[in-house]
Amino acid sequence: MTKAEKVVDRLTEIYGHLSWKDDAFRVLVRTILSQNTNYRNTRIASRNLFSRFKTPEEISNADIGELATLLRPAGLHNIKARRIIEIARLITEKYGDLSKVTQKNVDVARADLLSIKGIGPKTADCILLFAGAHDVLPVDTHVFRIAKRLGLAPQDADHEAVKIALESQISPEKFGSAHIALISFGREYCRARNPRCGECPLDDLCSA
DNA sequence: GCCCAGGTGGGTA
DNA sequence: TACCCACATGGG
Repeated sequence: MTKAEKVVDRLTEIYGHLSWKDDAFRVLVRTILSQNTNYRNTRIASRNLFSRFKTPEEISNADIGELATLLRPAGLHNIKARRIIEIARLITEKYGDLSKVTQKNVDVARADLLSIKGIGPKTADCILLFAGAHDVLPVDTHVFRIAKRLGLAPQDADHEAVKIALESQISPEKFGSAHIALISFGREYCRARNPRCGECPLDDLCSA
C-alpha cells in the first residue's frame, strides 16, 4: 500500500466515505458556486438557485440581476451569475445536455470542459468525477498544499503534476472520498498558515 | 476590524 | 512562461 493510500484510508476513517454522484449540470453549477467560497455559503446559494430555476434552459433565460441576488451568499455573485448564464446558454445551444460531454472519453471530455470560460481544472475534474464517473482526482487548493506537505508530490509540482502523482498512488475507487477527505482535513488541521502539527492525525506520515 | 473560504481569467513583465 | 490581482460575501 502506498503512503498516499495510507493517508486516504486514515482520513476516510475519520471523515467517512463521502463520495456522491449527481447530474452533470448541477455538479457544474455547484462547483462554480464553491469557487473561493466555503461549503456552507455554497449550499445556501445552490439551494436559492435551484429552488427558482430547474434546468439549463431556464437559467439561460434568467435575468442576471435576479440570478446574482440568489447567488449573493456565495460571494463573487456578479461574476458567478454571468458565467453560469453564459455556460447554461452554451450547453443548451451546443450540447443540449451536458451529460453528452461527460460521457465522452475522459481526455476529450476534459478538453471540452476546459474550453468553456469559467471552467478550470478543478471544476472540470469535479464534473468528470462526480457526474461523469471518470477516474480523476480533482486538485483544489487544500489537496495541492497537503500533497506537497505530506511528500506525496514533488515540491515543485504544478497543479497537473500533483494530480498525476496522486492518481498514480491511490486506487481509482477512492478518488471521490480522497478528494473530500483531504479537503476536510485541510480545513480542520492543515490550513495554509496554521498547520496544527502535533495534534494532527497524520503527524506520523508527515514529512513537513 | 481581520482572516479565510472546495478558483478562474486577465493583465503585466 | 510566471506571477499578480480582481472578483465579494459571511462567519469566526
